[in-house]
Amino acid sequence: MFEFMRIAPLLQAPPIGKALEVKGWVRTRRDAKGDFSFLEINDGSCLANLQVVADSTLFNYEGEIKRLTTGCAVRVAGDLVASPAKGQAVELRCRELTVYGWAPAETYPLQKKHHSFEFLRSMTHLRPRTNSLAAVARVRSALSLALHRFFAERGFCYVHTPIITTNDCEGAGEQFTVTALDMNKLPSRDGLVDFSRDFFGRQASLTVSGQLEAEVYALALGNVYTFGPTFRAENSNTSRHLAEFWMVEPEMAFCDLTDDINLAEEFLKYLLASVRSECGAELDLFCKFIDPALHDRLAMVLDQDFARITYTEAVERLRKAGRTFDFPVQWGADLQSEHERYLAEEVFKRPVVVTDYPRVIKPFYMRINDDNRTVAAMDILVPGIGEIIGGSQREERYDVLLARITENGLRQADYEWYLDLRRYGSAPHAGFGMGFERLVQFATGMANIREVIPFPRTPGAAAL
RNA sequence: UCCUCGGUAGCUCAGUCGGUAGAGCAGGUGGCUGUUAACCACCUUGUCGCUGGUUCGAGUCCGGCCCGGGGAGCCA
Repeated sequence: MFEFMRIAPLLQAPPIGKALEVKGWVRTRRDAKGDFSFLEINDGSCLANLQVVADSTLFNYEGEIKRLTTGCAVRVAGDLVASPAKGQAVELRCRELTVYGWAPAETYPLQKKHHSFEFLRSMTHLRPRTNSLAAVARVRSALSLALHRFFAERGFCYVHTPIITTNDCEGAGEQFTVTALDMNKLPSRDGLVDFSRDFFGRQASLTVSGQLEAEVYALALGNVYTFGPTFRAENSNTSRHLAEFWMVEPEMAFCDLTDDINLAEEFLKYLLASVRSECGAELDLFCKFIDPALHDRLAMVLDQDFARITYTEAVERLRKAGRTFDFPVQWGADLQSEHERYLAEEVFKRPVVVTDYPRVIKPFYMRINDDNRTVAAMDILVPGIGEIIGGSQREERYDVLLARITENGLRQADYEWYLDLRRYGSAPHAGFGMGFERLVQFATGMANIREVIPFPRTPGAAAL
């Protein structure tokens, strides 16, 4: 007799006059005169609550309804009517209310008030019940779906690269070791742990990037992308780093650096435009309470072309900046955060693509340019976040790649499979990587990356 | 890892010159109102992060430690 509806579609096209049923959590209760009460119900389908009017003729009005507090789970059935008062277009006139679960106000930590994100972080299991964290979750989901749509529309194949990898990444970032050995009785040989007796017969770790494996599939399927968790064991304590985060990595065969940059720019614009059209209420919330400049920053990305300069030009720009930086600017040194911010926020005031970095500061797989001292690399810097995308054209020439592996002190034996890709049917190819949480940060204005992933893992913290 | 700021009621915070802790919200009681983070009155709530020291007396000053925020570095 009552038709169940989620609140999002209910509010979008209110079926006034219908007998409806909603299920959700009480956000607030306001009593009027002792005759009736207003309840605000949120079911997570959208930011907005549904106002319920429950009066004293209900059999459980005194016994249950007047005891409802923030957080209680309920089912409400009644008639949807136009609201006579300001503040909401419709309201549900309650005929039945069932309590699924109480949330005693004396102990339930969430109140009908502002809480600091730091406080909410101490309860990762309850924080998605707040407006802001639920809004972040919806934006994150919308961005994920938009990302798949973007690549699907362009004929990309979604490839699941491994989480556990045996890529030997000497000289690279710290990795988490994956082992099934008894940590209290480690087998050893020559004073070192003998990983030949471990599960995989060799040392394995959690992936720090799916790129090298993505290249395998790009050189078979043409255009591919990966999207999955990535792990770094660095002792990084910042608002932009996580030990476990999600990375998007497209990889395209028959593609050069310019194609790569064009795709990256199109990609960012597509994703942010999707959020703007699908999550308007959430963005308004962020703009109001989190970051007043949010709408302007999104427009800044969406409404203009990205600036494009070479690393060498960037260094000149910084030298002529007429200001001193904490870190000196010199050709051959990597750009510091302060340099990147200056370029994006003050010089161009929009996203900037910096290309052709010195080969000495970039990894072995990036393609050497004709000048022999730079590589076909690109970083996209956005105001507020800094580097959001890093990519390159990959070295497709066997001899050059082999020389770079050697010059970086890597063992050729570990990269024979990677060299095979150049030995047989090699082709120009390029790709980029984007830290997904950085994008969610940019799209929501959230200052700390720990608020844009459901269960953040950082040094010393892995709750749940 | 370094620099810096902080830790006071369930939450957000104030606490002056060292003199024995209090405001809003939350919670409780009563009142009022088609209410909108409702409102009004009254009531309850403290290991002042831990530890040692200075002092007649420490939330306040000094040392050590723990935890957190921000910034930087690290960062396939």
